[in-house]
Amino acid sequence: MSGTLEPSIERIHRAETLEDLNGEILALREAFEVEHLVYHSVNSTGEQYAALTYSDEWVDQYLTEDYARIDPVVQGCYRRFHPVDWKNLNWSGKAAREFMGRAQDAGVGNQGFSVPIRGPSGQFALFTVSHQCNDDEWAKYTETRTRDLILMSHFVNQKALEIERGTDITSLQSLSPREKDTLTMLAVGYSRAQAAESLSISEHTLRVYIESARFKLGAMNTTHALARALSMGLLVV
Amino acid sequence: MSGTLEPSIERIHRAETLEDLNGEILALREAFEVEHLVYHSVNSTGEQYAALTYSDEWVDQYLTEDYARIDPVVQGCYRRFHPVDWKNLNWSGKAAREFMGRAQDAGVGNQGFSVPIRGPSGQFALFTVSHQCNDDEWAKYTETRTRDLILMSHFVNQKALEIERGTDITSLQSLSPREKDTLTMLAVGYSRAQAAESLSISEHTLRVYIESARFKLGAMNTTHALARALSMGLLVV
DNA sequence: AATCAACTCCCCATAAATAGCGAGGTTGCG
DNA sequence: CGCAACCTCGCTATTTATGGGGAGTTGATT
Repeated sequence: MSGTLEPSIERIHRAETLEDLNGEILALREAFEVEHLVYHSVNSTGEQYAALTYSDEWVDQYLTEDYARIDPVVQGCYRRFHPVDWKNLNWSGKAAREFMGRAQDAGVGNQGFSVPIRGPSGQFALFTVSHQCNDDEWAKYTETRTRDLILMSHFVNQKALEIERGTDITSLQSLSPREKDTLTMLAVGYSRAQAAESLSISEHTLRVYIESARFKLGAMNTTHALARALSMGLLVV
Repeated sequence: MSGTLEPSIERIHRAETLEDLNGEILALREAFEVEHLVYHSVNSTGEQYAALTYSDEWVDQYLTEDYARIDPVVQGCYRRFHPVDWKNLNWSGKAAREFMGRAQDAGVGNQGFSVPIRGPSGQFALFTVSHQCNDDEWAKYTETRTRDLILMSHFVNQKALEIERGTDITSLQSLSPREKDTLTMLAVGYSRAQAAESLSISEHTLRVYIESARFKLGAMNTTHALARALSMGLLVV
């Protein structure tokens, strides 16, 4: 089955600019035999990139109304690892149902399947296919295509990241071990005094770490620094 | 090619406990025809789970010496999205080369290939195969097996997450819209006064939200609350 | 109709974090 | 050997956050 994807994967691999990639992603609609296809990425600094086949009106409406806040696809995928059929999301709640109604009016298919993907430094993306058909057809489709969709989402995201930063490797300044220790202590709720005691250093020294971390992260205060470190995934490992 | 993986994927899918999963992961060594295989996961609260075929001595040494801090595989994969051949990592630096020497002594293969995987709430895992062979053989191996490894890493991680939290869906108490707004403002670095102005409410009201969020999250202070909200994935997009 | 959860506003006293000075020792890399 | 980055410690003044009270309005759900 994945044999039919080979040409698409190859072409995506050869893309050099976001425009190239955009075109290749839109072309995937035929490879996957669906009406709509969306790739949407957000990184920890809030930068977004999207390639999608929905109408401009729907995209505008989505953005201006800030639908991401109520869209069960976004909300659900953000907490999931495995791809999900839209039917299995939580559509209870008035806002969600109304949103779905508007999406239908805008031509979004009644069926959908979304693959969450996560990259370094808190990057998060969704790779979605949507279609108009009955439940049985869609169940059959997702069953046979899930692995292809997982792999494709991987390669698309890989290429998007590569283009975005020019290379595969992030050259981010990282935090020193002690800075990480310090932020980790604060992340578990310790006050400065407790954290310092826990690390067996003076509170003043701890403060120096907080400040250097804050400086490195471009943060305005401790809370901000911790938020940035966490969303950039700097405190693990 | 992925046909040969079908039975393994099925068995992993049926695993119900970490012990089951552990056994299935170790059995993957045959499916992938490698000497060593490692799955290692860390979540944002620091909990770890690992299934690996290395010797106990090497694992002990790795942990007690805190080798994760210098291991180029860990450090490199942490910043990458795409799987990586160990040869393409940064082995300059005395500590890294010494580490590799000890790994060789401990029976770790001279070749290795690692797939980084990320899940919700800052979870990070590595799926690694390692082997003893020459560069040409290994190059051929990785070329034909990369996609299988990506897919397998996905399914293993999916199952590990599912077992860890009992289900696929996080049933967490959520924050109210205003509580989310408030924490989001603080996450971007605003002080209370700034956040309140930005949300067009009084600073006192904002404080009420911070406190109710803190209560809901079981946090000891604002920084802690934000850390918990972020690592629980509550401040979505 | 009642109830509950969320949203909004206010005061006061205390605890904690931030900003601004400065200073010395260690480690690793070129 | 020198530079850079890291780790460690101290003092003072000011700003900001926290803890503990209380109170009225919506809106949705039961």
